[in-house]
Amino acid sequence: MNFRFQRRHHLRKRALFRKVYEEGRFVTNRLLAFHFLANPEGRRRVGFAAGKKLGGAVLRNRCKRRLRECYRLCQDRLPEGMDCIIVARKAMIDADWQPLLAAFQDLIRRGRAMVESSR
RNA sequence: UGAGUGGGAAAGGCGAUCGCGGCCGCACGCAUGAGGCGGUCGAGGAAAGUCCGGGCUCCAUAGGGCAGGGUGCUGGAUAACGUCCAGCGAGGGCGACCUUAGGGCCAGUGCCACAGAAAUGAAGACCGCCGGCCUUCGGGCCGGUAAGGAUGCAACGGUGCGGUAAGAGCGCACCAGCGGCCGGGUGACCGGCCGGCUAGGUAAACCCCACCCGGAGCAAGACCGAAUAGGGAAGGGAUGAAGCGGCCCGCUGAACCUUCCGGGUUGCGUCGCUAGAGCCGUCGGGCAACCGCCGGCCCAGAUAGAUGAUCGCCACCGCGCAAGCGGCACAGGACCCGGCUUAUUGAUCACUCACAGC
RNA sequence: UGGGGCGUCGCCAAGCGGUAAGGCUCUGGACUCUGACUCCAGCAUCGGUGGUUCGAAUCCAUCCGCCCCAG
Repeated sequence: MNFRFQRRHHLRKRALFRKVYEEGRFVTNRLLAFHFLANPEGRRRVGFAAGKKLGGAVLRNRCKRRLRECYRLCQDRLPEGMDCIIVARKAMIDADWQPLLAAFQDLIRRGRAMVESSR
């Protein structure tokens, strides 16, 4: 199994982020929000967001690192050919690792279901 | 033991598995992005706030004047500073020690509300005090007086003695202030003597004086690639466009510039980008800040932005008989340095005061 | 990251060294049979903390919060 997460799979342009937020669909729970939109090239790109509401740079970077780790460990379960954005919500700052991972997998499952039912 | 003052450091450690960024090497591959293996390096004392000062880049090689802004006891340190060091003066504390934008209101101007007789001019008499005159015995008028009362943040030196009708630097002693001389110190200033006999406060009010400051900022600036068509109208231009962001001068100096209408593109691009007022150590100079010689070291360069997750052991703190459980601050480079300020953890050293014991 | 601006009552705001205007809202009262209108009254640690001054919303320093501009 491949646990790597390379730069070319990142979603990086501000315009792309906006496109996913405005045109894509999303699911949420208490810790996270998961936005997604079909990629025209059929590739998968992932972005992570942690707004200023969460706190200073240390906290925001830490949230993004933990989200990247979540994605790294279960990237094969995500729907293929989608641009995805994982947004950290305020409750995530105090969340432990196991509940965070569970919340992440929960969102993926629900997102997948939405994608498959719409096909 | 308790309370307190000041200083210099540190910022948990080791290991395992998966994973991330830069650089170097190797082999593979080459249509292109990339990928594989090994090595090595990989956030802070404040990286923060952006409050100052520089370097660097472009505009003149950064020039002159005005305007504007900053600093403000003295001497030194420094690339420079509003920083630092050593002092002076003035406040505060029993003390260790702390605080201090601290030049000039006899260059000029302004302000000092209310209260008060009067708020700066050698002006001014509300109550009182003293003298004279008058008196209807209640007091009235004239003059002297800033010692007392009253007002105020502040009232024309303060305290004491003498003096006087009552008083007053009117006289004397000490103190404060002013001026002069002498001595010490590089200087701020300190000490002593003499003199006249007294001149409000406010410059973080305008201002004056001394010194300093050209403007922008790495989204500076340079280059490559992709895209398209560089189109139309008006105005200005060697009688000087533009650089130049407040004005004038000066300099450079060209065929462009400004406004409106219409059209079009923008990359996992490259350089700047990290070897520096650099770090560590010995010695020397200096009270110190700091400087110098020699030797050694290379210590982040990302670009949605690299350090995480899980686990084990040992530190430290709290709870508990114990097994164990919980905790372990503030906080993340973005061109780089020197400061300041703010946030914050647990220790440590020196010193001071109080109480008790020897 | 760099540059610039603003904080005065619940809301909009004036004041820029000497007692914090005004409007809307709210509360109480008057008028009315009851409401509305009208009239009267009430409602402020001037973002926080220090400093300068006799005296600070105002001047100075520092911190906090919010907004705007440049990819």
